[in-house]
Amino acid sequence: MEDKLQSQKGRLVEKLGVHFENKDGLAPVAARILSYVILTGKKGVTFEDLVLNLCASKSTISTHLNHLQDLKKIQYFTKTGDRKKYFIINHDTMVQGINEMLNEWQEQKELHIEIKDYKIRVNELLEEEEKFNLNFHTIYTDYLDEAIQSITVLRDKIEETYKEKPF
Amino acid sequence: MEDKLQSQKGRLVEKLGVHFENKDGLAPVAARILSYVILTGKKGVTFEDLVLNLCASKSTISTHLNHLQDLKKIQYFTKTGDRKKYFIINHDTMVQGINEMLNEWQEQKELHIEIKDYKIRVNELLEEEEKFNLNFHTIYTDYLDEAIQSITVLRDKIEETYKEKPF
DNA sequence: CTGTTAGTTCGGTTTTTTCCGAACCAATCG
DNA sequence: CGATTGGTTCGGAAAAAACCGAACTAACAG
Repeated sequence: MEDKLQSQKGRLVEKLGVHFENKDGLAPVAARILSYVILTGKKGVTFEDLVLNLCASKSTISTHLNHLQDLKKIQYFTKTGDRKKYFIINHDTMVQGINEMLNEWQEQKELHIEIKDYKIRVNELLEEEEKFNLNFHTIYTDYLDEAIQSITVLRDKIEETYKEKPF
Repeated sequence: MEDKLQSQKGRLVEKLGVHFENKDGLAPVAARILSYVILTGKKGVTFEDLVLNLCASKSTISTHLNHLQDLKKIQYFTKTGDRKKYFIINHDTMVQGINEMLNEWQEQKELHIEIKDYKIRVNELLEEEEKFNLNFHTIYTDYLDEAIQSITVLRDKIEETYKEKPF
């Protein structure tokens, strides 16, 4: 029974790992550390746990653990009379993810504005036939505005509803 | 005047290029090809234009052009009595981008469900104190549902409003 | 002081990604 | 036919990313 859960955990670590590699551009081992931490929960994960379970060297684990902390994806707590660090996910990792997306959209919007500006200048030198269709950028930035708007509302809601620890 | 625009185009190609590298995981030159095609518009871009302007080898341009076509990011048209291909962006590149995002969210939702399922099983073996907080997954999948919902509406709207060519 | 635990640092190797060059193909032109 | 244009293919070089091992530090334990 316990081994069955253990192997399910292993499979999930890999699956979630692949997901984080793509979504957050993390190195393979970094993505697996994050997954492992998420799937372990409250009791926390130690350095040694990771070295053993992920079959990676101490240096690799060390580097990626620090990197994940820099990114505020994970945190640790300690126990009195115990030198180990117990790693857990940062409470607001999910809200953080939503915010990253919102920033991306904002950036996209600014890019569209910059491109539109360029196209306006070029259009002055072109014949009617070859002119850029600027209408498109207007529609798309409007779309982005609405998207940002509605996701912001959802983010605030999720932030409101959920201020405890998401293990 | 024309050189000023030319250099603005160059800068924008780089800036947009970096954006596509990150957003779509494209190789540097592939991202710049896409940017260049977008910023050139209706009149289209030839193989030679790219080799010259992006300062890359024929083989590199060839490979990436084909890759971008496989991804349906770009298309080409031809002129009678002219062997060259004139590359332009695929009309629905933007809607395609929105759809990719929607798929990602759907995938995330399924991952959450799978993780929740795992946590339920583990919880049975844990003491109250150490149990996973499942509530979180429920809230987050609800969030994803709403996000998917509202972006789908916006996508349909943009698809409706805009069925012409977005150059 | 010696041994152990917990983790860091850094030089170097392996793997992967990206790009290039040279040779090549296929169509067209003179 | 040979030359030119437009593009593909493939072996390998160059660069970047990921990982490892060995030596090291810092804290504490006996």
